[in-house]
Amino acid sequence: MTRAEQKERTRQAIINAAFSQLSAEKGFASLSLREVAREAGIAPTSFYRHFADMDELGLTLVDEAGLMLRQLMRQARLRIEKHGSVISTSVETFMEFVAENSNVFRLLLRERSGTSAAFRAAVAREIQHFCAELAHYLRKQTQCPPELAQLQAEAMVTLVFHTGADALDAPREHYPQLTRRTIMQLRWLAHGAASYGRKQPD
Amino acid sequence: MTRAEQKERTRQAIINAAFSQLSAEKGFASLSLREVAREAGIAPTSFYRHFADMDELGLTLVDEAGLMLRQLMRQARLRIEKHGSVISTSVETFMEFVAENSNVFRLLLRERSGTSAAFRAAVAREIQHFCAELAHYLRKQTQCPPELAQLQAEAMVTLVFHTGADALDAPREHYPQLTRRTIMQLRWLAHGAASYGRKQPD
DNA sequence: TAAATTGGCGTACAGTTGTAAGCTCAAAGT
DNA sequence: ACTTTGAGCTTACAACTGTACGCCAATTTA
Repeated sequence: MTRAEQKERTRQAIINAAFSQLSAEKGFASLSLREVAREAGIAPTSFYRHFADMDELGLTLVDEAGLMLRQLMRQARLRIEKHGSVISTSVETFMEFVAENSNVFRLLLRERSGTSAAFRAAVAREIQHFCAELAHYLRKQTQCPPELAQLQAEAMVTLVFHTGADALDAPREHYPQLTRRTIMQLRWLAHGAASYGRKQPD
Repeated sequence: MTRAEQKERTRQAIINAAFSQLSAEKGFASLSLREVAREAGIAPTSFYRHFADMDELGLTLVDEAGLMLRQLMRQARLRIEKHGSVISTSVETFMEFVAENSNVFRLLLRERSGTSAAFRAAVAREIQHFCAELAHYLRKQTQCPPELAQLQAEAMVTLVFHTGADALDAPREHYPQLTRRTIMQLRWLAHGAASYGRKQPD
């Protein structure tokens, strides 16, 4: 099995090379097959032994990023069970993720509105997990109808993601304020949705 | 003045060419100077008589887009004064804008999280106008402290923009639903902010 | 009217890109 | 032990990129 092992190793080398070349100034679209191959330590044409396309690589990266997001969710769930407060714990956990994996988050952020419909769809799917998970919590906590919880979760995730985007361009010392502001926004949302739901359960 | 007139004319030709080449599949980053020049009907090297850089062109496009946004705001203001409901009128007006100027909106959307810090800053500035304007209305209507109105306005604009992004990938017949859902989210936000502001005017 | 300015053009060059064709050679399969 | 497979390489090519340089011709200025 040394054969398949080696293959997997260089495949990872390609993926890592791609991730490492992403930055604030360089998006996936401006990566070149040759550069990636160079950093991965293989000949340009060898790239094709692993991916048919740069696009295929890109989708792999998005998948990988989605995986990390789901790990993040698991971590948040644990923290919530211990610490209690859903909103603030979630936001804080998310901000840590952005701080420590800015390249990964940037990828998601950019490809969400990028030029490839397939990429956009892939990112949307990953984010959908987030929303569903959050909606689950909300329904458990507020006992509101599922559709309402879903809509509320989407709004919350939108706000949190947007704050993450801001964070990418902000110095680290602004993070606490960004976090506080976002928590406030989410509380408004929760509060408003709860009382609206009570008044008109339409 | 026929001289400066001609110059302005081809300058506009370049700008129009650039806008027309933007699409769902092609972002500004993947425009080439040569292609733009070709469509504008000039030689590649003549491009430099008008812009030092593709970046300079890009910033011009963002400015132009910002201008259209501000016209949109003016239109929304008029409609609100006539029709009353701030939230639904604003969202509806915005959705019309997205539908009729999708390329322009896409530009803003993409460059907001694009690879150029200057572009990101330019887009952020344009959106800031939006928020300030909305905050003004909110303060007038709810008489809450300025900082609170600002935060609320930012949340609202974030949600509306995000819906606009969704609209770009959705068939036209989904627009009414997108609009309805967004209005709901904004009402929650307004409601929650109002009652939170009453309880703890911190 | 003469001189200066300048928008636009053509040519040219060096660099980079994706990828096709064919080779090597070690591992895997028989 | 022999054959097949396949990851990786080298070479090669055609397409395209941005832009430097110098010329032209028409408008503007003096």
